[in-house]
Amino acid sequence: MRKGRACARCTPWCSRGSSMAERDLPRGRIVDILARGEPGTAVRVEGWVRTRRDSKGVTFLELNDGSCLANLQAVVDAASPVASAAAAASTGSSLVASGRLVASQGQGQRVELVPAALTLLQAAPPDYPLQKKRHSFEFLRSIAHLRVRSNTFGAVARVRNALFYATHRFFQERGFIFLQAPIITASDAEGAGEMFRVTTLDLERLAREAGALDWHADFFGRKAGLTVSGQLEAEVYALAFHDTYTFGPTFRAENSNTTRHAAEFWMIEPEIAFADLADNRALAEAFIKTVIGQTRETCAEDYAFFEQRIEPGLLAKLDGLLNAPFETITYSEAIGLLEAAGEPFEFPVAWGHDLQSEHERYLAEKKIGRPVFVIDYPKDIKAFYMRMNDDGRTVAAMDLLVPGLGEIIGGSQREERLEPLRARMAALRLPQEEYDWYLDLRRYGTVPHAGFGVGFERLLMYVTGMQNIRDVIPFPRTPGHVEF
RNA sequence: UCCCCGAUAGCUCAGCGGUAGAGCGGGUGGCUGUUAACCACUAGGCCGCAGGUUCGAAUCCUGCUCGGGGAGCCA
Repeated sequence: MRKGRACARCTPWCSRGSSMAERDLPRGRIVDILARGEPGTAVRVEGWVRTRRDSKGVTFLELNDGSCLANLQAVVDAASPVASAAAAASTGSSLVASGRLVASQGQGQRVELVPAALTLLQAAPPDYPLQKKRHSFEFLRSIAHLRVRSNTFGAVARVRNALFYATHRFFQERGFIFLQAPIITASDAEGAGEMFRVTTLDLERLAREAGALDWHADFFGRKAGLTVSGQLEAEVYALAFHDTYTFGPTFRAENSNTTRHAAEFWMIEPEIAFADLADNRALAEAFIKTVIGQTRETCAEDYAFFEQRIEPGLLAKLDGLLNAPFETITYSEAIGLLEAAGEPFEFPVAWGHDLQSEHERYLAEKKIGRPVFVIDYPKDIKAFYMRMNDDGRTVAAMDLLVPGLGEIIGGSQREERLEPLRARMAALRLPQEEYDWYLDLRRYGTVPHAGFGVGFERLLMYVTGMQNIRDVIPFPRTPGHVEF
């Protein structure tokens, strides 16, 4: 209770325009009102005006509280005591409206609200940037603090939330232990990407003074940075708990300027013990299908919006993914398919070279037409920790390629044998002393294990049809951009 | 980081050497229930910044800044 005169269930400001009975009403969420509200029921809604339409005798307000995509229509007769408040309720205004639900006389909504009380908390001025018209995503990016009030970004936020929840639920229901991997780490030699430096050194002073840096004087006594992956720590947990996963923010200081890269993103990294690459693939496929299937159910209205406005064919694409097994081909087979394709690729196709974006797109979109695992890559183009295959020249890696996006998952079976791992690290000149704890996992009770990483935002892009990662992160961080 | 493209009204864009335009949005008025409402009127501009060419530049040239797309890196 913030004011003595206000009742316990009431916001203090609503006493300006509402009777005691109305103030006693519990707040109704618009999603519930639209789904289950019965005519005759008294409700109170708190939200923002999306748009107002006036006729001679009646004003319509579209109210949104973020609980769902759809708006609740409030109908205010010209003779109503709240008519003047309704007339001032411009697009973007905040208000509290109390009244009874009635069956709608018009098309497009089952019930609507006839407010007996309408408290305009603030009438938004006419320069409210998010007017009732189409805006480009580029413009909306410049007002990230307001764009979440738009249909598209509201839908993205709700699906993002549902996907986050579905991810934890998937692993929790299977007994995985959630590892909160460290954000600050000294490990940067995985080749996963450039690290952001974490330091308490006085950089301005150091810039003025010539001389070599003494990292021992820094906070941690050595170079430290923001994590680029929680995988190595996840292996620790897998070798204690059998199944584990990390799901947290991940940072890459690469100067990447694309629709698929951000400097700060969220990554899901499961790690499973007593498991090989086939187990890993099965887990990845089950994960993708389960979380997409669940969010399809919980966010049906938002998905319908994405189908209609963002990517026509989206629902058929997702249904196709849910209903067919993922394909699996080896890297060598992929090279064969690309060589036989007869496509004018810009980059040459040759065994030993990594697959380019155009190659991945051809495989996922044209040749296979659905998600496909590419496995068993040449060892020289993959990370040191991947398990050597018996042929001695490929490793047990897997990339999941999806149409329209490319690589969405990267993973592998890990090299669990001490000597092959040490030999690989030596060949790559990795400082073994820094990985002693990692090697210990191979010394004490090692077991075959595997895992993969999912770019959470890339998955979100795939399921929503949004084509730019900057539009599926609330406040995206990319080179030169750290606003909001 | 590289390669393309762009920058004109609040937003989306047209104009491409000779007086600054449209649609949407905003404002005002009208309209017996609208829902991308509709109709009429209206306000709104250092044409990204700085140089240059020209009698004359939003328009052509150069540099810079910012934005977008593609590539690489990768999730």
